[in-house]
Amino acid sequence: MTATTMVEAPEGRRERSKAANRQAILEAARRIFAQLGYEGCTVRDIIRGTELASGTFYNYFKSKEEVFEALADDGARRFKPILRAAREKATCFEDYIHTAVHAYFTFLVEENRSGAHPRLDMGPHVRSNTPGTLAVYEEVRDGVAEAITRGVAPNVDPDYLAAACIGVAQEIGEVLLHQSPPDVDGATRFVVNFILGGVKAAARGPE
Amino acid sequence: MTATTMVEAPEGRRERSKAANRQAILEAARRIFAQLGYEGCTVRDIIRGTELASGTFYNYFKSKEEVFEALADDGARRFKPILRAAREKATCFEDYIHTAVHAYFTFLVEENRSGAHPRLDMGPHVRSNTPGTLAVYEEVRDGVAEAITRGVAPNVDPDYLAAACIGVAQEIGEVLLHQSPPDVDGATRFVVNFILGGVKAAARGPE
DNA sequence: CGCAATTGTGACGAAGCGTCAACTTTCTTC
DNA sequence: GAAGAAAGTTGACGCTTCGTCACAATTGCG
Repeated sequence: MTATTMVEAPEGRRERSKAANRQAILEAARRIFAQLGYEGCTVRDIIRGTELASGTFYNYFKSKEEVFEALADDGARRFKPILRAAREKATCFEDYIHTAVHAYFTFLVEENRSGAHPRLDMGPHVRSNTPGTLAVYEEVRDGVAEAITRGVAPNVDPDYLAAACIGVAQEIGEVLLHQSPPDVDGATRFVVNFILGGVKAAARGPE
Repeated sequence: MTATTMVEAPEGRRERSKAANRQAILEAARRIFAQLGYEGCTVRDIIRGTELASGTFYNYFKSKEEVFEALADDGARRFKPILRAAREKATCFEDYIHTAVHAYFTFLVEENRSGAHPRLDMGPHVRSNTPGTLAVYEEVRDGVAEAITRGVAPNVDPDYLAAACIGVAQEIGEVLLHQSPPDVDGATRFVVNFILGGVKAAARGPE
């Protein structure tokens, strides 16, 4: 009996239930944030979206803020390897940027198409700098830095370049999410051309 | 007597005190947000930073959220005319972008150098879409749209272009604020070249 | 001055927060 | 598999903050 149970679940009941509870809270939070907005909901609202008791919330998160960060971190952690893969299999800088941008927009649309996008922009919009988020930032910087080192990208400040790429992608990403249906390919084309033209011009200086 | 008082203050006592109270709350809020972070402070903390009573807060703002929005809106309202002026006196597209970007960075640094930058990035970062904020967005879009109409800028989607410009400027602006001292001119040079190269490439398409 | 209108005040009930002692479940050991 | 230890869950409790409201104070007006 022990053998069979061990086969279908390598961890003990505790580990599984812990993971399940955490996940339940995160899912409820995602739902409630969408419904009531980040500001508009309480920790109790979130926990009511699960089967758990109010006290249990605090076994997993310190606050509503921390749940939000966990959600952001979660997304970032899932996205980073995608970005890394794009870097590793890219044949040239143009290819890298294209793959990365397309992957980002696809990811973005995928993440935000859960149950319509109810109040994605109600209330103050919240962003957070979690380890996962920062890791994505670093991955982008490392990506462009590597391209520069290899000589496939013009020699510009990697921090500025990474920031510029992220800024363009994020802002166009916002526009993209307001389209229905979102034109991922069109946005990708624009952003890729913009970035590639931008980086060359940044290296050349004013004409 | 009435004449003299009217000279130095066109409005009655009420109007003046109302404006003063509102301003006092906004200033206190700016200070407290910087000290404790947006999440970390309460409406009471803000009102304690003034001479007013707790109830008075609600004569001016519905919530902490609304105060934050008022601050953002305030900044946007002050910045928009600067942007408009840049558009009107610009002789060409390059000039327009340069003036606008430089003005933005100058404004940004100016606004954020109050009492060091204490916890600008602690807690979830908050952004809001107020009328003033949206007006700035529109001003940028109108600016680039006008340039396109006049034929001094390549023909690209003005919404995408505006978003791209704003994204780059905002993200590089963040980097800029972490520098000490902030290299406004260097950042401006990078962003202007990046944008100008980007917009041309976006119009041309991939080479 | 005296009345009306507006604004300021702080105490109050409601609501949300985070904690904790008691309880349940899971793991370990023999 | 029983018994004890360890880990996790629960919801009620005390405390903080919220937003309101009756009342006080100030201002505008004739």
